Amino acid sequence: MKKGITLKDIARKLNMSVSTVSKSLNNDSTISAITRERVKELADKWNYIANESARHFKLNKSFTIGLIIPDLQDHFFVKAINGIEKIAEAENYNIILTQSHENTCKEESIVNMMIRNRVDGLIAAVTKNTIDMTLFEKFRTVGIPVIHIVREPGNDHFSYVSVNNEEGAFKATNFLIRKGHKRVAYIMGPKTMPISLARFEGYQKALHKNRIPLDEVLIKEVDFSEKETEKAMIALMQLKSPPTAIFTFKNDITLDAIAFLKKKYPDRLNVIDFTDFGNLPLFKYLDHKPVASVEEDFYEVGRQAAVLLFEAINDKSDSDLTIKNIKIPCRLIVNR
Amino acid sequence: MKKGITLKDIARKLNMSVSTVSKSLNNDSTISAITRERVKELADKWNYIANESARHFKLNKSFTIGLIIPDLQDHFFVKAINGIEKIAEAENYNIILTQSHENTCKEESIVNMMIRNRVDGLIAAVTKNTIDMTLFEKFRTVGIPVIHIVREPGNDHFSYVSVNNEEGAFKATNFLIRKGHKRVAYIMGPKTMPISLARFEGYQKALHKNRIPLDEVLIKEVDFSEKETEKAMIALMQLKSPPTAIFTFKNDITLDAIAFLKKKYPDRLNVIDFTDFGNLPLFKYLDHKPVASVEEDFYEVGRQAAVLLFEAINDKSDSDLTIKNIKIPCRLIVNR
DNA sequence: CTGAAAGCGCTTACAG
DNA sequence: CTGAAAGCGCTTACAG
Repeated sequence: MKKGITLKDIARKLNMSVSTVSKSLNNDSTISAITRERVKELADKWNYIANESARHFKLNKSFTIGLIIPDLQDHFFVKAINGIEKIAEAENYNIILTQSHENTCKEESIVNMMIRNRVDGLIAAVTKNTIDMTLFEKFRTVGIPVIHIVREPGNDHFSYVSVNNEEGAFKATNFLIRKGHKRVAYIMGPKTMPISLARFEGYQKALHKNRIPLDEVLIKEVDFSEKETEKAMIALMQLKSPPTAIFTFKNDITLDAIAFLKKKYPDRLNVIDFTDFGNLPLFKYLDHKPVASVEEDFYEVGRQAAVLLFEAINDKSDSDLTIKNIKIPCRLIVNR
Repeated sequence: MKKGITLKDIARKLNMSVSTVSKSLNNDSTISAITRERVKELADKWNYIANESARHFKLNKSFTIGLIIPDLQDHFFVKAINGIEKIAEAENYNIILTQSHENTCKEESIVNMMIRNRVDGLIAAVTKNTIDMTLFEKFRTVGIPVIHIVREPGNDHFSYVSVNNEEGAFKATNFLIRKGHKRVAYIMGPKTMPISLARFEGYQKALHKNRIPLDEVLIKEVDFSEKETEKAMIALMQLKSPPTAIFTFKNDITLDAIAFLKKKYPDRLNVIDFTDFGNLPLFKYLDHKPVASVEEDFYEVGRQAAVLLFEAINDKSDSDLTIKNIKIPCRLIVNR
């Protein structure tokens, strides 16, 4: 890279000290207006571009926050990113955005890279398989604040922002019951996912509130593959008293379940009502879809996580920060 | 941020010079094995984490490339990102990923930020409205290489990697003609988009090769909004000789066009064949879809752009780099 | 094989 | 109001 203009070059040309030039460009009040003008004029003329990396180094701040996302293809992560971006921009911070691709090794190398590069803070959604949190504890050791989003960290040493899964599941289940359904199944995600359990909680509360006993045979666990969902659907439909409504963990499952009905039980297609989490953009083009979906406000998740992070970054005191756990409310969107 | 361990701390403790410590950790061959071991041992014990930003500053390289994307919600950009990531990772480079949100002001501030932060290279897909390229010329002035992807830059001062739009359009149109269609419409994107014209080129070539005269009334221009597409469809369907097949600029248009037929011309729904660009993940759940779609390999676009970029970054010679223009071939995917 | 020294481009407390 | 000086944490050409 060609060498750029430096403060020194400007100072030499103007017969001033580097300090004066630096102060002029930073609008330091101790500099006379005339000097400031002369400096700025030449800087302009010479297209001086400050070397931020030198400045960061000197100030021992990178003005950069790290962001680890499992996969950018999941559009809800992108919404969270946008929320984070909004705040970071206002704080004049850069974001170094990375994907772990659900790979814990990659996650580890990213975390180390972030520390080596001395990011001022980190926001992370861990991989599906992350259980060991020592990786992130490292950040605390060196004094870099960390906020987790969407995916729950394995312990309560970290602040965590996500949507209110339990509340959403309650609304989705309650909606089906209010519609008159008594046999409401739940096709859940892996029990290893804390979110999956939180939604199960909400499902149970809705049943309980409406005095419907929990029937274990109506609970199915899947891994999100089409095959597993089909297996769950076969089992449900072969019950002597099959469900008349199904609440699923997320859109993708609903779509596979509906595709299954279309193929094997076309007569039930317009009878069984679905609700779920998510709100896919292509929904309007589908002929068969859930009657209602829980919409998660991931933009707000990202925004609030960033707010928390900057509170920590800008906190001058040396005291450890209080761990916060924020749950953004969910809305139930009824599809016509 | 708490102060971390530095080379100096280690040097002091071991009664060595900072140079020796630095060289030991960098496996410099002039250092004796025993010294190297002692240094590494203490570094390990003390959890020494090198300060990359100091190193970057010293070496006058950021080991970071900038990436400007209009919008992460567009999944094809994410594929390009993954291709870029692959190469950057191999080169041990970080990526600073930003979104312009199709806003030229934001684009400008990002570009300036990138220069101030002295990225070693830049890959950019410009906004829909970017016509002024002086912004990017700036990079050349300071010697930072730039590669454009997906969205064509306004002039030929920049290397550019994208898919072969003309070829894709040719295949999509030719497929319809081979299927027996003689009246093939083209619903194109804005004529201001170079890509739109490239596809028009391919459409025309396919007609020409099959000795079908171009009929201007079958060409419609839309801005991707549902309303515009409806208007185009109304005009097409009211022709005395309406099209029997339609090639559209992209999936989104096809979906709106099909939705229109479903509503207004249900009898034509299964008669009119569509082809287009794109390959939406939800396609399998749709009842009505294009008969074939041009699949664009954006991963490869990103990968090759990154390869070009690193050629430029690692090029020691001072000579200006040759401008390259790479077009990745497209495949036509036939939907059953 | 090891170390002293210079320097990357800035900022800032301090002296004048 | 301006400037000399120190220093952020590293790397590297050079001397010994």
